[in-house]
Amino acid sequence: MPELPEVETIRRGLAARILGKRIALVEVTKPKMVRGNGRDFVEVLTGALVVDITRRAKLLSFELDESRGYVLTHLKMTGQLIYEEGRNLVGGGHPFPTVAQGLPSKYSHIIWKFEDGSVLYFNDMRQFGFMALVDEAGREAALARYGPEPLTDDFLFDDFYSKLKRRSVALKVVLLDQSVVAGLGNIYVDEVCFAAKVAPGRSAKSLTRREARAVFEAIPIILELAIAFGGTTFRNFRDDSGAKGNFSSQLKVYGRGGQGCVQCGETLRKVKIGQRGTVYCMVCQK
DNA sequence: GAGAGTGTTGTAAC
DNA sequence: GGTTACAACACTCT
Repeated sequence: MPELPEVETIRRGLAARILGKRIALVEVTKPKMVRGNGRDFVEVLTGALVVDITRRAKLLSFELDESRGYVLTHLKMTGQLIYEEGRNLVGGGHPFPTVAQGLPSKYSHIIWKFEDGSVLYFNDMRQFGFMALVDEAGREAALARYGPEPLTDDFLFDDFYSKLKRRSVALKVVLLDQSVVAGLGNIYVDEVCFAAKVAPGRSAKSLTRREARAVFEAIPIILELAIAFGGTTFRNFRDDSGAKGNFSSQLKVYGRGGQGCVQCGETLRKVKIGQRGTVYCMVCQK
C-alpha cells in the first residue's frame, strides 16, 4: 500500500492539477467504497469546488468550497487516485498521462468528472479503501487518532522515546502504530530499522536511548528520500498520473529477503513480525 | 488447483 | 490495558 511518501506524492500531484476545479459529475459504481451516506456524498460533491488537499498520516483530505465539508480518502492496500486530462481537447490531443489510458477499469469504483473534462479515478482492486464526506468536526475526529507527523516539528524525540519505553512488543509493531508516529507502513519500517542498524524484532522497550535516537533520526531521512523519488512501487502503487514510484531501486531490505545485504553481504533474513513479512540483516542490525 | 502471501487497519478475543 | 489474530477482498506466487 501507499505509505506516507506515496500518499504525499499523490497529494502534490493532485494539488497541482485539480485545485480550483469544479466537480461536474460523481459516479459511484461500488457503493461500499463510500463511507456514510452515499446519496449525500454524490449530492454534496456535485457542483463543489476543490479548494485544498492536505495529508495526515496516510489519509488525504479534500476540502470543498462553501463549507460543504471534506472528503477523506484512505487508499489502504491497493487504492489509487489517478488523474486524467480531458479527452475532448481541441485537436484530439491527449498529452497527459498516456499511462492512464484504459481507465476507467473494472477497479474504478468512484469517479469525479470535472467541469473542464478532466477526471479523477479512485481505483481499488481489493476494495479496502474508502472515501467519506465529513464536516469539520468529523475531520477533526478522524485526524485526532494519529500521532505526530514525522516530517514536522511535532515529532519530538523525548516523546517518541518514552512511547518506546512503554511497549514490550517488537520495535516494528510500535513503529507501525499510527498513534506513535504517523505514516509508516511495512516497507518504510523495515528500511528505517536497517538505516538505524536496529533489529525490528527487538522489544521496543529494550532500545537504548542511543538506538532510539538512531531510529528517530532515520524516519524523516528515509521518508524525505522516498518522497524525492516519487514513492515506492512494489506492486500496485501509482502516482496521480499513473506512473510508478522510483524509490524501489533504493530499497535496502524490503523485498530483498534471501539476497545479500548491501552493507556486508550477509544473506538477508525474512521473518514474520506482528503478522507482517519482515526483512533484516542479522549482522548489521542488532 | 490448492494454499499461502500481499503494501492497512479496525475489531474481537485472550 | 496491552497484545494477538483475523477479516475485509482480489490477485500472484509456490
